[in-house]
Amino acid sequence: MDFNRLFHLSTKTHIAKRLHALLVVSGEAHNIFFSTRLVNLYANLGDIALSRQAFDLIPTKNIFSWNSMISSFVKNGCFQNAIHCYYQLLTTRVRPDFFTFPVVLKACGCLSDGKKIHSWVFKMGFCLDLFVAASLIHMYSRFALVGDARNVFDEMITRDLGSWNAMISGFCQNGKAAEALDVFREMCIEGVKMDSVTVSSILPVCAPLNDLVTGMLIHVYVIKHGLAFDVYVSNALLNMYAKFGSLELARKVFDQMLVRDLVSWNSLIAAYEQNHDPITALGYFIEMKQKGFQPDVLTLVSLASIVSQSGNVRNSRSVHCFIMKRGFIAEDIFVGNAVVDMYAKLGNIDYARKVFEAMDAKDVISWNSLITCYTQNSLASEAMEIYNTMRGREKIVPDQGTLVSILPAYSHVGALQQGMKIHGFTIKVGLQADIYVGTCLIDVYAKCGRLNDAMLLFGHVPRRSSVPWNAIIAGHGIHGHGEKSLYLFEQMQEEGVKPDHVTFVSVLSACSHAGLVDRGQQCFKLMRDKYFIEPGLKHYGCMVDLLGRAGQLEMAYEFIKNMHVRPDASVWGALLGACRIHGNVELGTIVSDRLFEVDSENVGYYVLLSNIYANVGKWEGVDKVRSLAKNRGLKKTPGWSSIEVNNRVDVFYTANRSHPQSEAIYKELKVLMDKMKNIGYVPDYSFVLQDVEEDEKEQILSSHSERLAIAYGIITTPPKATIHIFKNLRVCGDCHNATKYISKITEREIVVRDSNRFHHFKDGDCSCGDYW
DNA sequence: ATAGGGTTAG
Repeated sequence: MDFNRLFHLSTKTHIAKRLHALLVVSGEAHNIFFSTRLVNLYANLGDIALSRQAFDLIPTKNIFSWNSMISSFVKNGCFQNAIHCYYQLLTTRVRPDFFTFPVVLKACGCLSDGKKIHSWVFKMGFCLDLFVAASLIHMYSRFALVGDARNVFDEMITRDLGSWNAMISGFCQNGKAAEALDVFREMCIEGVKMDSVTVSSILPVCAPLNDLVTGMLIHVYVIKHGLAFDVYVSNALLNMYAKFGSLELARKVFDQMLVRDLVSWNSLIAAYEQNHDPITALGYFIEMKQKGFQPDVLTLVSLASIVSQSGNVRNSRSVHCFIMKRGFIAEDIFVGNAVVDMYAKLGNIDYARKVFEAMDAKDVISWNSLITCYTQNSLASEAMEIYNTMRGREKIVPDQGTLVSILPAYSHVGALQQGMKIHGFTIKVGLQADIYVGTCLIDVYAKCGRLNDAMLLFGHVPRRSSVPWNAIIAGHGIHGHGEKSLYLFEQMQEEGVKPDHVTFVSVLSACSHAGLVDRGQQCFKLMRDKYFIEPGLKHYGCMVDLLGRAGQLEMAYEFIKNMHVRPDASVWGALLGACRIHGNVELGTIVSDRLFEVDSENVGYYVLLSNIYANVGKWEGVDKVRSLAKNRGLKKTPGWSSIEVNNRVDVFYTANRSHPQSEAIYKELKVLMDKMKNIGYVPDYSFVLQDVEEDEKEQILSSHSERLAIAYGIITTPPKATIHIFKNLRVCGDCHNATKYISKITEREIVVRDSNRFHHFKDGDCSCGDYW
């Protein structure tokens, strides 16, 4: 009986079992050669239980048997068992050898017992063995101990290709691209030729180093030496081209592959997904499934992003189900985070929250994703709440992404003191020079009325990218310092920083707030002629606002008619606002018709129109708007105002009575109202759309959120202290007027930042005059 | 009969 031949033919578990039985029958089961081969055979077929059984039945085990058992465990991912088996071996009289250590070290690399083994290996003097040394280098690298890895590498007397590869990949996988290339060059100098393993380790660092040339030279080498047939090599090439955005080349590499695996498909799908082509990516996903490949976690991460990019809410649900069915959300943090992010981008906050809650393990990115979900959907209080909960978790340390996600929430509600705390934190953890964190802080300071501090910070942030410039230009803009914005814009160009579309939004709105009509028009022209940026809706909105505020209503109207994209509600809304300022009823009526075509649900626009009619005494117009508003199911964006007192941000919603100091607030408002009326305040009821009696209208006006916040400020801060208020919508015209009176009565400066700009109230007047 | 170094992510 030729058992060797039978071993060779056993390609399925049931055949292996027959062979096993045959060995028992023919009395060969105790033969140490055959029984050890059985251990390996079962392991290679993926049946670790049978492999172990076969091992246990070996009466006197030699080092071959032990090595086979340990490596069987490792091959099947049972690292703990492998190490346990190794310790068992140490209790016997059999001694481990050169073959034992590489496998054990591999198991250690996947667990956490590295140091211990290291000292042991050195004691035994086995380190001189090439295979052991390579395993050690690899293991240290896995624990991010590249220094130790390098020491082992340097102490080696002879090196083979495997040693070089282990060191290079060790550096690559720890993000030490430059060091990796150094070792690589050293290897070339010593005349060692790279193989497919070298190539697939080194290719992934080309993109982070922004070195496409090296990547392409390696590609040439690959073709010349026939390495392209290796899946690892081709996959690495595909990924490299994808990271450089060269989709055609990535696609070409994929097309020329003879064998493709799951990684190839995942890489191709991710390539298109990350270069913002979700449609093509989805096509490849479908093709991949048709070819019989089962998607894994990485496929699903891309898929989630594909769905959110294409904005398809229905698909998002089926992706969610698909992932849930396989239990991936609980198991895999990456997938869970990707799904949270998907729902966040689709604006489905409840689902994002639910998925977040359902995750077994959460890391910083999970928290960041949820915080971003809230900030991007303008829910600052919720974002702050989540951030505070996160800070309560010991194991989670905020990173750059956390700060970038929470700071906009602070800007949004004017939480200056909270923002300053983060500023301190950035200095502590060495993030003060980060462009993105720095820019968010500039925005916080600017939006909290601290322009000087914003400028100071701007001086310390690297400014070779447009990002911090955009923030500081916009910061001056909302304070009405248009000239300063334009000056910074000039300076930016002089320093050779290229403005982007965000820059122009900042510049144009700065011009419109400061009434710089000519300069604004020049900038608009510059944007297209010099920088070849096609204006978007926001740029058009700024221009309409700019012309409209300046009284050029017809010109603004013409401007809209000549737009290259369909005007949205904000563009028409800007013109309607201008009609109100300049009391143009005829154009206002026309504009409102067009406006309600694109957005008939926003109650603010009805208020604006009713206002236009009321100002010229056209009461039938007011009635018409009122019934129009009543007949349509209006979506009312809840108005809120916030104020920060003693490190705490309080948010007031209109007519809210749930605040602990509610009673005192309403009492204060009553007192104020009487005093205001005595010195000439008359409520303007055209800001109330509800069809109710006059005294009730007065009640509605004086429970607007901005007044609640101001009253709260008055009763909680020392006399004559400046009050800072933040409102999410535009300040109501009647409240604007009332605040002037309040500033006079209380002898306080009141600073109100609304969705549009800053209003400084002082001594019965406002910095913006009667604009609101 | 047994051994090292490789490609994809939020």
